[in-house]
Amino acid sequence: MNENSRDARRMAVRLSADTMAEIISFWGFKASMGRIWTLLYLSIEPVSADVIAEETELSAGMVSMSLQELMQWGLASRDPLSTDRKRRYIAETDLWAIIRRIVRERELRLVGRAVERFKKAVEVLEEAQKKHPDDRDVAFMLERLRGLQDLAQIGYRLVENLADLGQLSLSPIRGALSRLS
Amino acid sequence: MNENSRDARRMAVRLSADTMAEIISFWGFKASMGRIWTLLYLSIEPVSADVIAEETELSAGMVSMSLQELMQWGLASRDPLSTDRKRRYIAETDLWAIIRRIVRERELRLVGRAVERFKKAVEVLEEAQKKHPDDRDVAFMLERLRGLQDLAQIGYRLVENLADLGQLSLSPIRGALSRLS
DNA sequence: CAATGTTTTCAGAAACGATTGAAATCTCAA
DNA sequence: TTGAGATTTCAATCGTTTCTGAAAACATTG
Repeated sequence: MNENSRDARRMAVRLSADTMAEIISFWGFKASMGRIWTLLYLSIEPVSADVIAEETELSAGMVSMSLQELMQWGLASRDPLSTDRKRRYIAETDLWAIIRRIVRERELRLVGRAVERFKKAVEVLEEAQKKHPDDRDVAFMLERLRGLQDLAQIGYRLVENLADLGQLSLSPIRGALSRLS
Repeated sequence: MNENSRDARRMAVRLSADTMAEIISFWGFKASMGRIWTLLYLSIEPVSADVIAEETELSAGMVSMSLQELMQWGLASRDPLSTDRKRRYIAETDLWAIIRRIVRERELRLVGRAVERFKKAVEVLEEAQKKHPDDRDVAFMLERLRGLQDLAQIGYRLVENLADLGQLSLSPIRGALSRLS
């Protein structure tokens, strides 16, 4: 009968790509980036843009833009070997490195800005407290605000540690992640 | 001069509410929920819907819907004391409990579904491998797919542990969080 | 340096989620 | 029980983000 395995592979790619798309878009990336990365990750050979477009049912334009964004995040790269006219792409497989970079460049920035702004809000209120030392509303708000500030700082340190490979008993995870490539 | 502290408080609330809105919408909640929760959290007295609408510049409808969603997540509740015609609302302050609940009810579901679906994809391919035992593409894809499955499972356990108060040296964090209320 | 095929860019279309506004419903004090 | 105010609901609107399609730019080969 000699039918080949294409259909099963297509099915498996579609299932995983959709799953990955959901996870990745929860983390604020575009779903199409997740789909494309997954396709690359599951392909034994580098894949060209037109094949990506066909398999993911995205337009050539979207594929081009998504690939660039994936490459900017270090999640994919051009296959240096393919000397062909067509460019072919491969997925970055070191997931631990990926996670680390994303956490550092995005979450850390986000939380860092939050820390700054809570600090600013505290300052505003402290200023007001000088003028109105007995204002209960101000005192209460200041106390709560300091709480939020602490929380943001804890979050920052947590993310920072995660980014710098973590303290927090993450080594078994790292091991498992590195086994993935 | 006897001017009061309203302006400074408004300013501080706005700053913090915007900050919180940004963080919370990164986590997939609506920004307006973050604003409202922050206003409640920083107010010494329970706050009525019309005041919320005024301070946050949201419509009455949005305030109503957001409050319901906040209450569904246990992030706010009606003030049981106010016997007034107007209902007044207060913020849940036990941030650790909040985080735990959200992680358990949302992230755990999300990651759990991912685990299921990767498993399904692996099954599809294993089926194909029976028919085509020597297909290199299938073998390769299956290997990678198992990697993703492992990753999802690690993620699941991580989230699960976090939800059940964590193992992972989280106790200092918990302490700090509990000091916030 | 053409000719051909590939990739990028970008204006606008489509899809999606958040928000409004107003009608419907509910609540409670009189 | 009724009326006035408070709250909820939901269709329509608004704003954002994603995506397409086609033109422009680019690269490779003869």
